[in-house]
Amino acid sequence: MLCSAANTPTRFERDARVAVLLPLPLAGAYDYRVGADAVAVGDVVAVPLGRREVAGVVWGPAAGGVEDGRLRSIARRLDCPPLPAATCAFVDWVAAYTLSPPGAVLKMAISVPAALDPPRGQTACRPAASPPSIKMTPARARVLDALARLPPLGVADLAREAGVGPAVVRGLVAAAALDLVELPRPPAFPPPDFARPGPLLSPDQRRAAGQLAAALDGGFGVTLIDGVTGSGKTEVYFEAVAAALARGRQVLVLLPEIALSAQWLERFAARFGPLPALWHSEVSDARRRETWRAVATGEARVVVGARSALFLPYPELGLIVVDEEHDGAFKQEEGVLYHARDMAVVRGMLGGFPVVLASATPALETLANVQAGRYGRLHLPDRHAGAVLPAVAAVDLRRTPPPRGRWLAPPLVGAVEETLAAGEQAMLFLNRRGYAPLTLCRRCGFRLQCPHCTAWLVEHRAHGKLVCHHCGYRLLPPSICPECEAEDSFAACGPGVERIAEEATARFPGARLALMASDTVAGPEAAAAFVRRVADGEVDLLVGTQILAKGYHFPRLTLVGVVDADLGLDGGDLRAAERTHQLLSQVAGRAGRAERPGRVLLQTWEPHHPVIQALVAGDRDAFIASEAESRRAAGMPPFGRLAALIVSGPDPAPVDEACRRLALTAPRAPGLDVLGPAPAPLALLRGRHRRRFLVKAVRGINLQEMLRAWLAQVEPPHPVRIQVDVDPYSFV
DNA sequence: AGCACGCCGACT
DNA sequence: GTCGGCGTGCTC
Repeated sequence: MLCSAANTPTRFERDARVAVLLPLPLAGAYDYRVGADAVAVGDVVAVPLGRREVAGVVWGPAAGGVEDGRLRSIARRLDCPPLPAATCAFVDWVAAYTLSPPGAVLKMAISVPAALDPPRGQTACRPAASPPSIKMTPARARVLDALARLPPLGVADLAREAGVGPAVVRGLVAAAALDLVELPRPPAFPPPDFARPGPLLSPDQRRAAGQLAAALDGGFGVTLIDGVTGSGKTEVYFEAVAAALARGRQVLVLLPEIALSAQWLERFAARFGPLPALWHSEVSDARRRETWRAVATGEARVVVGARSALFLPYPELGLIVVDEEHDGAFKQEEGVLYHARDMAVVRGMLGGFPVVLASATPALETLANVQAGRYGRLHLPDRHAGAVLPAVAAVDLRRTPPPRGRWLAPPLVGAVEETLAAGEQAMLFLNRRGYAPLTLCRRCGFRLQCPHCTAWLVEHRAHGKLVCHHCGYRLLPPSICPECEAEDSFAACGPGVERIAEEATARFPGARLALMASDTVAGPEAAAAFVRRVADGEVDLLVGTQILAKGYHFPRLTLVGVVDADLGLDGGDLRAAERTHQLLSQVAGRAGRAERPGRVLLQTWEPHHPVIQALVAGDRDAFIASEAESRRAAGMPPFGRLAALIVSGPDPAPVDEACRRLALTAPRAPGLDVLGPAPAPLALLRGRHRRRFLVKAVRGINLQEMLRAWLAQVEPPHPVRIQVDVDPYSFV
């Protein structure tokens, strides 16, 4: 199923048999006969399928095995740039690695069907070359007069300019006094100006930028920019972006939660002038279509996007930057399960160009690759422009607990008061949306649970609803307990950010408070406005979830209080400690980014936990080393490989039956462990009962081949699904 | 993914 | 008696 293997033809004439990959979750490509249009590998074609017509991509010579009678002909070749060979190879690679149907991966690459047809250019009116004699009226004269002094305009625009109704213009067109011409579309993606002088870099930054730019000449290679928060990593990789652009290559920058990075875009515009092409879920359909095509034609030189931007059809891609490479948002958890950071490395390998990873808290996997010599590393140990890293201290909740029913301990309250009194900004961080994570009946102890998931309903006072954070189920708070029928007996248990905001409002009455969580800021504009208000000093006290941890620069913020530093440490997740360390480091990094030094207070019940100790000591490397050691001892990633099988269905019995059969046929080999089946951590999710197998393998075992052989033996009964997650990230 | 076919409940 | 619900299966 290779897109273009050596010695196989890549061009096919009429009546030849070719494989066409369709953007559907089918087992493989379908064979078709070449019609009137000759086609080449990578060409986008329309083919008949059943009683409809779908777009697909010519993938190579036909696999055979389909009798002539069933073979149908390609309807036509679409007027669309072909899918680049590297993109085709990438689709195959990702499909094989993730055990997904190749068509499901192709669907991500041709995700905008409308883009496969050429854009309809704007039609404009211009005076006829040989104007016929027509009945002249004052309105008609105004139109002709307007056109004499203006460039060709669309009907509506021309009518407005001439101060007449559109019917007048249409009448002139009908009378052949005006010609309709197709206007060439103005470039929607002006090229970034890479020749503009960049900002003044520190010696560290300059050295790192020079090394990155040099790496661009060496073909494929991966470099980690490992720099503390505020060290200016972005400016460093901007130099690599400029160098790649100067070489005539396209550049992709992957960001987590792109929609919320208005500050990043401002920095890009400051460095390069025009904005890059944006690719994320909030981009409108029309804009997606335009962008897909601009990438395919090479018009768009820089794309900034979320993980799905990896699959765009870049003909000249020459650099990928993965910023905040440690971020869990790079793992796609639905459909094709892939990790965008790892697949970016694969894309670089297939395209023969360098990949840059950047983070202040690199993933353990990435650091292990550096240690093994597979990745290079550029270190930025200091903050830019003389700013110093914040001082981190633990607040021991066992010794100085908050009063009953409150969540801010006296030391943190005092620190906030001092900060506000000094005219500086403070942030209270709690990674938990809503008002309270659990609601229970004071009389009988009944807990409000989601009917579709193994999860409590979270109270959101802002919307006056109880919400399931896994499936979105909503419930109006009941006034009568469904269990004991007590009236108004429900009590909120534990804090969410809304409750912290409530407490802070009462505690710091003079402070102008702002709450930020993914459900309180609706969309990118709201987020940008929020950030601007904070940066402009219109806010004294910020309260928010991890959305606040992401790369923002708030120069006046000098205190960060983490309300519950232990949150996320339990749960037995492989990455719990690593993730908590990363998140808290990132939040801590919001403090003291300008001339005033920052401080960070971590409220904890376990001040001696290695994660808390590492944060207080500022010793990331020691923490990573000990974390790596325990993973190595357990044979866990990155020292061993992991795959999860999630078996799910609406009824538990058939799910268990499928699990029994999987257990019976489970592969046995040295260096291979199959654990399970066990109820998945969310045993019920969106109305599906879930069981999980974990496959642990030493490096060197062909995990995919083994999984394929195993799954080939078990055909689950219909509503039951087996989902394979190679390199699972989250264990929920 | 669509779009059929197919087999059971409420209606003109 | 039909209209239509969505379970199941196929599409080169």
